[in-house]
Amino acid sequence: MQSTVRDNIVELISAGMRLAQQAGALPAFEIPHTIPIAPSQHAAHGDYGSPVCMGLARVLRRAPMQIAQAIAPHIPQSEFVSQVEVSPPGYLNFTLDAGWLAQQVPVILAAGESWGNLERKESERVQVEFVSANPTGPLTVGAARNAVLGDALAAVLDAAGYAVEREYYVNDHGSKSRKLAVSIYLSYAELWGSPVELDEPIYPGDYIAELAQELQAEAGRRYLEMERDTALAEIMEWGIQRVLAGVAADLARLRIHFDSWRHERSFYTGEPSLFAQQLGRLRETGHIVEKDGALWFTHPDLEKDAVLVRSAAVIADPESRPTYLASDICYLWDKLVLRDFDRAIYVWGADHHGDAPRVKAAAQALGIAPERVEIILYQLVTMRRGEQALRMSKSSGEFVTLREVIDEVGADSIRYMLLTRTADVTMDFDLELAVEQSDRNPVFYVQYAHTRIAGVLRHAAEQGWPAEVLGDSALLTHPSELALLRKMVAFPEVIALAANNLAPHHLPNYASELAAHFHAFYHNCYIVDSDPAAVELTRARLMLARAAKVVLARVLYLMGMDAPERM
RNA sequence: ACCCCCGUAGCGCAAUUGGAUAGCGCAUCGGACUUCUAAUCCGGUUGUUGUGGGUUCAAAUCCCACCGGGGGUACCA
Repeated sequence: MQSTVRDNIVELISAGMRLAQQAGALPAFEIPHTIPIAPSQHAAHGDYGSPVCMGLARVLRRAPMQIAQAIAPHIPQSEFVSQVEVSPPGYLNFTLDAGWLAQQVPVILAAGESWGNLERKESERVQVEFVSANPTGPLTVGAARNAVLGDALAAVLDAAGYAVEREYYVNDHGSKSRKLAVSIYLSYAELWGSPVELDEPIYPGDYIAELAQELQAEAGRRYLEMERDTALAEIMEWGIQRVLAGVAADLARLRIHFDSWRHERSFYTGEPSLFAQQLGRLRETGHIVEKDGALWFTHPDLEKDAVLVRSAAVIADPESRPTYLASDICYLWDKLVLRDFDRAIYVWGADHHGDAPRVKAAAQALGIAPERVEIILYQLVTMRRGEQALRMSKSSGEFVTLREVIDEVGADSIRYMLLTRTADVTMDFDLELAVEQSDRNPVFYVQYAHTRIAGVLRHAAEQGWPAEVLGDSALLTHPSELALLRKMVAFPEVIALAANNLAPHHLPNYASELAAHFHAFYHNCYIVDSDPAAVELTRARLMLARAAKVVLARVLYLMGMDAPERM
């Protein structure tokens, strides 16, 4: 449980401002509630710098430089900051104390798997809902970015102290489920040599035939002998279960596991159903209009009304009349009122961006604060194998499954590659490049750092060093050691950064920097030295290596990647 | 037509969310293996942040207009 260095420095600054005022060095002013601070980009500026005095210049009617000079002497002494400097045009620069940095080695080792975790937030229950692909077939590669983003987001929020639940929303209500059932049924009937004519749309993929074969093996001729609607209802149930089992298995290969699976269908069962209740609520608050035989959701924030229940003239089957929005509204209530999550995070592809305002408006209409609904929109990925683009649409019947791609390039590469860019940029994922085991593949660079430490520790063990070697970390004074330490100590901040901005791409960026600092340390500082005079230094460096391994393993874990002992 | 995302070094991307001299990888050029894995390291080269205005002490970041690329605008699911 760490507070971040950054936060601690912010505390120092506000204490400095308070004390400077008390001492009369500055006129009275209100201390800003947020104090800007960022890691310095140049060594000459120390480790952290704050431009807060620039913003104060106007209110205090003084030059930023003067304000900084008035505050700096009043900034309290602390064990982790060795130097506070003022630099033009008015920055406050902080240098971390080298001794304190070295002392963080045993701290990190003691924290182990909890290193980087932030203080538990009281009553901040967060749900991350992701993937949520229609249960009408295997996951396609199209689901990959969603899966990876959502899972890393959940992991990072968990580390940031939130109580996180991962949820998969199962769209099992309406015509697509029927379509799945019909598809399986027809294929199944054909297997028995008694083809059925049914004028309904079906899914064309090969997986339908496979499901039909399974059904044949499990149920024999049973479904041919019963009434068609009953058969279809049962097959639907069976098919969805079967597809979801496959989805879960595929996701498990990506090391993704859901805490709960919420079925859309449950919103329409019970008396009164959740849907009926929400409809009533919206009607009372004047958000429902009836037009052309359909029910529409209306809200001042929306450019136009959105259909909630389609008219009988357009959709014959009553079960298929409610739209996605109708279910989304039930789901909002389910998440944020019935289950009382503080925040609901949705992970959506950019192709659904148009739905965001409707869901937000619906939340408002239901009396749910819209800030509690957070929608991560990520841009789409085009997958290709060299020159060839991969299909990812289920309705075409020809598509590349997520499973194939996982088998081809491995879960680690997929996760790292898809995580490394901000959700805002479109991506081009080349499988040929992802499997390439070369310098062009950053995945190995990071994992190799971990492996390399494991190798050093094995070597040390062979030389007779105990596995849990302890020593005096104060001996760590080499620039490469300190640079590595700075990176390691920054880890809690990276978690805060990624969690606060719902931006997991900071993880791989950090991982790669951390690995780079380890590799440099490895080259510049020989770790296991057989010289008797270097015994103490060897102990200290082995400690540092172990601690670096802890941090690497942590960041790899948050990304859902393996931290290999050997490669 | 409207809405959303993107445009940063030859290429792919960062930039703690409005802060200092815009960073990293690949590519490229030159170095480093008798010692813990060279899947590594060290050094060099690389920029009018798409264009034009504006706001600000301070803009890649915010606002306006335009240009280019992607996505979206059904009583489809």
